[in-house]
Amino acid sequence: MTDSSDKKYPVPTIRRLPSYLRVIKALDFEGREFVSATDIANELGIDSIKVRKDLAYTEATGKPRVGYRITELMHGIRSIIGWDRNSEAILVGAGCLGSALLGFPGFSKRGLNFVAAFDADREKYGTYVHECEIKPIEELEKFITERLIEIAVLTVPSFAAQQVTDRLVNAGIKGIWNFSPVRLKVPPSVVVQSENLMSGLAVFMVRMARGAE
Amino acid sequence: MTDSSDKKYPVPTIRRLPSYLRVIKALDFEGREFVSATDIANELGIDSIKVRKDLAYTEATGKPRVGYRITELMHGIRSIIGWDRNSEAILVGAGCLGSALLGFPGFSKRGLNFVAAFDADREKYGTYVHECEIKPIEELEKFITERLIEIAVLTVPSFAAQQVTDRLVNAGIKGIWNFSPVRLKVPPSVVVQSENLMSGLAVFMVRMARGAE
DNA sequence: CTGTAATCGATATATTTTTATCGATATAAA
DNA sequence: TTTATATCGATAAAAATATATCGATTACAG
Ligand SMILES: NC(=O)c1ccc[n+]([C@@H]2O[C@H](COP(=O)([O-])OP(=O)(O)OC[C@H]3O[C@@H](n4cnc5c(N)ncnc54)[C@H](O)[C@@H]3O)[C@@H](O)[C@H]2O)c1
Ligand SMILES: NC(=O)c1ccc[n+]([C@@H]2O[C@H](COP(=O)([O-])OP(=O)(O)OC[C@H]3O[C@@H](n4cnc5c(N)ncnc54)[C@H](O)[C@@H]3O)[C@@H](O)[C@H]2O)c1
Repeated sequence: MTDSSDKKYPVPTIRRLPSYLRVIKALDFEGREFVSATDIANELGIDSIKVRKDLAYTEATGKPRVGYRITELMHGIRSIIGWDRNSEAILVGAGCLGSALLGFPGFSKRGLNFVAAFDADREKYGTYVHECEIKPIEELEKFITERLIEIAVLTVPSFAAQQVTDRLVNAGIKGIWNFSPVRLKVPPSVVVQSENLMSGLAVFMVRMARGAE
Repeated sequence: MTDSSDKKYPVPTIRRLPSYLRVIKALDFEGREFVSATDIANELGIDSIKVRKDLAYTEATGKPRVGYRITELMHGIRSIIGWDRNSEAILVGAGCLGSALLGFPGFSKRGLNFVAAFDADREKYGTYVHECEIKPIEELEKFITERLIEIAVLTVPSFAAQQVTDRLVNAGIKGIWNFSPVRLKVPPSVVVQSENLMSGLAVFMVRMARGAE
């Protein structure tokens, strides 16, 4: 129902927007008022035409010879990637990786706020990881339904991933950010975004092998 | 000088290979001897033609109606992405994320072995994170040159990333797996592979906004 | 005031990646 | 043995993405 919810943004563009935002935020901090696509491209080592095309998806409009007004551009980018809104999220699996994510301030800065974490390990119940309480997994459904949580971050071991997912979906979760290397089966209405670190490692190793010959 | 080092693999293909490997490893464990591109595609929910094209980059060759011999395919994939060889690596910045990576057994299983970690925090010197000793950052260069380390994983705060990178490059590091949201400046001979979690978050939020309208 | 250069925005081209088509082949059933 | 079918491997088409071109516009220098 909002102005821009039916637009379709290319995934590669979406993936680049956060780095543009980082660059122009730094310039804003320095007191700069305008930024050109060339400026951003140079800073990131990519093509300026690509940047300009990406920025065309925002509401921001640039002036020749000057560039885009930074405040306008920041707003435009944040609006597309949803970083101007706040969401409550829970994390399931407060182990090594889960704890790292809980402690990362970058998420709440971008509107993703962890309001609770859940784990199957009794010894963690009631403890806090970076100001987020670890609750028993038994309380998962109750918490989600009572607080109307829509987003879950999943950092449980692979063997537990699908089982936890089923419970999340059943309780009404609408989106799962999945860090386990498992293809989760969910109904079509539920969004699953999977991060697979091993893809990155694979690309890294191939590039190393090429570069080192 | 080896057989396959001058071949060029598409990055999207490389990124998919680890998930193929995971699927066929599971089948191998179940005692299966052959696997078809269709099997893998169904398991991952992607197109079988894409899988077959990807697999064509491996040395493995399939038989109509039967598929590929799993042992052959595993070897072929591992060979491309370098998971049949062992490398020693160091990690710099043993904080939240760094500690999670140090404790993740998936890396050594794929041939990436952390032999030491370095940090600027005195209190961590001499402690161990998952059997990996945290050493003073002052010893960085000495360790790299003496042990001929070529790979570094970078998990320091953003403000320290470039400075640490310069030291790594100076000491002879050939590849940096970078988890900080910073574009690292390195000589052309050094490979930098950057993981930007925020890209994933952005895509996730956009998809949520689309799906939830 | 005029010319120059940077940059936008739109359009066009090139490249990469995905998806489709099709003949060949191996297996299993008839 | 013959026939039906799943699958491979190669080639072709389509879609997505990246890069190039170009006129219009604006700031700035002369
Ligand atoms: N650690 C890393 O660097 C890393 C990197 C990439 C991917 N991953 C993936 O992230 C996931 C977690 O990795 P980790 O290293 O944090 O593992 P971990 O064992 O440290 O943490 C898993 C946590 O989940 C909890 N848990 C187990 N079963 C549960 C259940 N049914 N319900 C709720 N909680 C449960 C455990 O008690 C534990 O605290 C794994 O799937 C792993 O493959 C981890
Ligand atoms: N924690 C996450 O979930 C997460 C997610 C995405 C990206 N990142 C990025 O990963 C990096 C690390 O994040 P973190 O959460 O682990 O931070 P952290 O503060 O927990 O860890 C950073 C570590 O680096 C050490 N350090 C600082 N300066 C150093 C130097 N000059 N030399 C050596 N060591 C130094 C610190 O002592 C600390 O132990 C950051 O760039 C962050 O943006 C983290």
